[in-house]
Amino acid sequence: MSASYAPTQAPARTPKGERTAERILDAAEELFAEHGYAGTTLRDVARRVGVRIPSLYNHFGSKEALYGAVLDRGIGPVLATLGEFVDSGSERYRDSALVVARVMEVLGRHPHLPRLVQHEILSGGQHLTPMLRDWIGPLFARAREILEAGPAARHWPADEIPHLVLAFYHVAVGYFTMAPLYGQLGGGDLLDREALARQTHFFTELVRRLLPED
Amino acid sequence: MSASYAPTQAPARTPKGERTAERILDAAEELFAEHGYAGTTLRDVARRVGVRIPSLYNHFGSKEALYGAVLDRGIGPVLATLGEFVDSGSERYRDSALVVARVMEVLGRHPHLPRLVQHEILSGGQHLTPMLRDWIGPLFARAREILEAGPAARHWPADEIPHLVLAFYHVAVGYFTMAPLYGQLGGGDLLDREALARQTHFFTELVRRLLPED
Amino acid sequence: MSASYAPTQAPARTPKGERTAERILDAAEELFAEHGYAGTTLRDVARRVGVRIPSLYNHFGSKEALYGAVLDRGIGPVLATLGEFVDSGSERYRDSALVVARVMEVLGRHPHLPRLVQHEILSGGQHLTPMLRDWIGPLFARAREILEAGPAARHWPADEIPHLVLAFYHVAVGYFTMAPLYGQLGGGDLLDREALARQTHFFTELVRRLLPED
Amino acid sequence: MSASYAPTQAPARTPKGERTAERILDAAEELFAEHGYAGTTLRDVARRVGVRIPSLYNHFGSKEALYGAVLDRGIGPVLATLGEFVDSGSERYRDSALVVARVMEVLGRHPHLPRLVQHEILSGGQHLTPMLRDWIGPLFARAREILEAGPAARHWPADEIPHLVLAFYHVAVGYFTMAPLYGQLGGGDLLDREALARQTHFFTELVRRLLPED
DNA sequence: GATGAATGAGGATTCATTCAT
DNA sequence: AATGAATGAATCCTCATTCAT
Repeated sequence: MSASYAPTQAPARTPKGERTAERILDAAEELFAEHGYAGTTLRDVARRVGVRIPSLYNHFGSKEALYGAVLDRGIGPVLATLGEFVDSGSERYRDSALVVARVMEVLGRHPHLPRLVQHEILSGGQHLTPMLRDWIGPLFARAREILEAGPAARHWPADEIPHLVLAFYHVAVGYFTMAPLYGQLGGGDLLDREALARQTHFFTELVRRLLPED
Repeated sequence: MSASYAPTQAPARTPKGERTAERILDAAEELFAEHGYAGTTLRDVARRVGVRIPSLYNHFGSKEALYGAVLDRGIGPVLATLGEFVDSGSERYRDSALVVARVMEVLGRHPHLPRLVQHEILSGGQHLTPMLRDWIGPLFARAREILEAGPAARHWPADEIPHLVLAFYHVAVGYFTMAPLYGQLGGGDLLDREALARQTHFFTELVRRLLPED
Repeated sequence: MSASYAPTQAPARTPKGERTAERILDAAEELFAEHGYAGTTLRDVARRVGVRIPSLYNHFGSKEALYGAVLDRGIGPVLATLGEFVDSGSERYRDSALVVARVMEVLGRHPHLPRLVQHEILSGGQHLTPMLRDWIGPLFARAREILEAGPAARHWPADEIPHLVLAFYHVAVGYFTMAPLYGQLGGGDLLDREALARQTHFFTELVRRLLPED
Repeated sequence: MSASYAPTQAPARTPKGERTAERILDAAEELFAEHGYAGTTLRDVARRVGVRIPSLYNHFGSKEALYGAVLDRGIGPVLATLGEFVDSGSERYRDSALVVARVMEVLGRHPHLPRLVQHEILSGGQHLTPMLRDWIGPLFARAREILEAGPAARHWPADEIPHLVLAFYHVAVGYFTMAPLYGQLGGGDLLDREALARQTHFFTELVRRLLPED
């Protein structure tokens, strides 16, 4: 079967250069997530990759381009996944528990993305990649529509639905942004398996109480 | 009558120098809130104050000291106010609606503070002024105790109470951090009077549903 | 007489900073004249001034601004002087010998200016300061008018007058641009007193033969 | 018939590699002429050739070597042609009109060469290829001798003959260096057929008036 | 012969800070 | 208290060059 060839061919498909670009993105993602755009230095990125600064320019045209690539690579898939739920709406994902579980799973697998996005949001999204701008608006709009058409309408005044959307967003994302400080203040690691499971359960319960299914 | 004192006292209370320091703090607060520590330049601060850079050093010993002063001045009082609720606990502020209203009022009056703190939190609080470190930990701890001792205990598993505290925190603070981007994406101004009132109402309702008083 | 005060007041009028700016302009003028814009480094300028690179930025906003200032300061007066002749035309400066002598005197006092301008001309004048663009065009135009109205018209076809203007220009300016190489090839110093006097005489004679006064 | 050889020989004479080297020289010639040595980057050259930078090194050992090759290829033939006149002196090229026409023809066919050389001259000829140094000195010397031995001696003082040589040089070369700026200032294209013919005529006349044949 | 990747050296520029005035 | 000038350190970025492929 062809599947057995895959492992052998893989190295051929990822030449040295591509792998370096990937490693740069990895390093940059972590650093941008931790220190934001202004607080991250190409020197830091290069050091973490184990490469000299000018080499970065063989893969990305500028710091800004690197930042954009990080956002695109990291956030694109996440937004896509989230978009799936939102778009398939009342059909496959009618069960809010499923949605919450899926969201937590996706974010838990990419724990710096929320911080990355929060940095952007804090500064008004001046660097927000176009792709992100094109996604985040519609995503919020669609989430709102679904809530307006669903059970939320029976529990919340129409003009507070956007606030509900924002609240869900912040509960979901805030948990991850808080993780480093929380650990540093002695609160334990919010990103370990148990904590994540607890948060998933908690979040599910929270949604259930805010949007009871009668 | 006091009116007659005002003109005379005003200059005495706020001599030119003090007023400059204040203006520097104002400018710095906005800029740090928008761009974070690394993204804010003394040049930016000076320009906004209408003064040359070296003048800043007549009032604050360094960029870091200025940052600390901004955090202290801005966040100290807010934390104090919040601390009041938390500490007086089940007595004066038993009514959660009151707490929410008060929190929203305090944050609404200082809308960049949440962003200021979020920048810190995102980067693991490396600059967090000691005063802030000494406050934020206990604050969370106390909030947790209160919830554990209060009605929350009947509605949530004990080990999820911290998650509940975090959720409240993020709903409260996230609303303000989102304001600039939300407006920029065409969602309207989250900081105008109506929006704030709506959020207050929404937040109150949210708390009520998560912590029903039976 | 007030003239006696001048020496005393001069230091008061030229505070330290202004003098530094002047020294920067001097150094930059020489270097830009020798190596052109691209071939001149701020490091070179700073070294020649005896100052560190960032200090240059206390006086000029950028390399380009410095270059512009050099052109303005150096060439403005020269063009103004030349413009005087040209404009007063057939009146004061009817005598071409006078014009030649004056031009040679002005250029001889600022021997790098011709090279500075030639660098610009070679690259199509991409950096030509606006002031220069506004001068050089009209200057050529006016020179052409004068020649067309004067004796040249009797000696040259109308459509070759522009070529005559260019020829005069190149004879005048080329002499100075050639000086460094000429000396280096063992031809003697074109800028010493005798050589300049010889060139003045030669140039005068050249003009006389090309524009005989009958 | 010779036609039958052509198709076969053409590829042999200009194999792909040689043609690339030629194209590199073409691109470099233009760029060095416009921006000088320091102002020209290998990146620019490569882009104009449609090749990546390292490929340039398959044909020329360094930027400096490329520059030398450009000078050699471009200026060598021109100097050779001029040298012919100069050397054959009073015999074949006694007629100054012929000399002027030939010079204008040669320079008109290689209009960036004058600019290339002027860049060198402006910076004191630091890069002047040895071949160029070996040519330009003797060329000037020989031209001077010829003039000293010819009719010029009757019209000019002996010690001004070098000035006359320089003047001829600058009239000839300056016309071409001025072309881009002249066009840009709205003066028309100095390099089109009519303008060149006019300049040739003008130059001839200029020489005739400075060196009348009695 | 062509090129992707890597890099030492150096380019202009900014930043926080100091000091004399 | 305010500022012009100066500067060490660090910023992003470019350049010419090399080397393995």
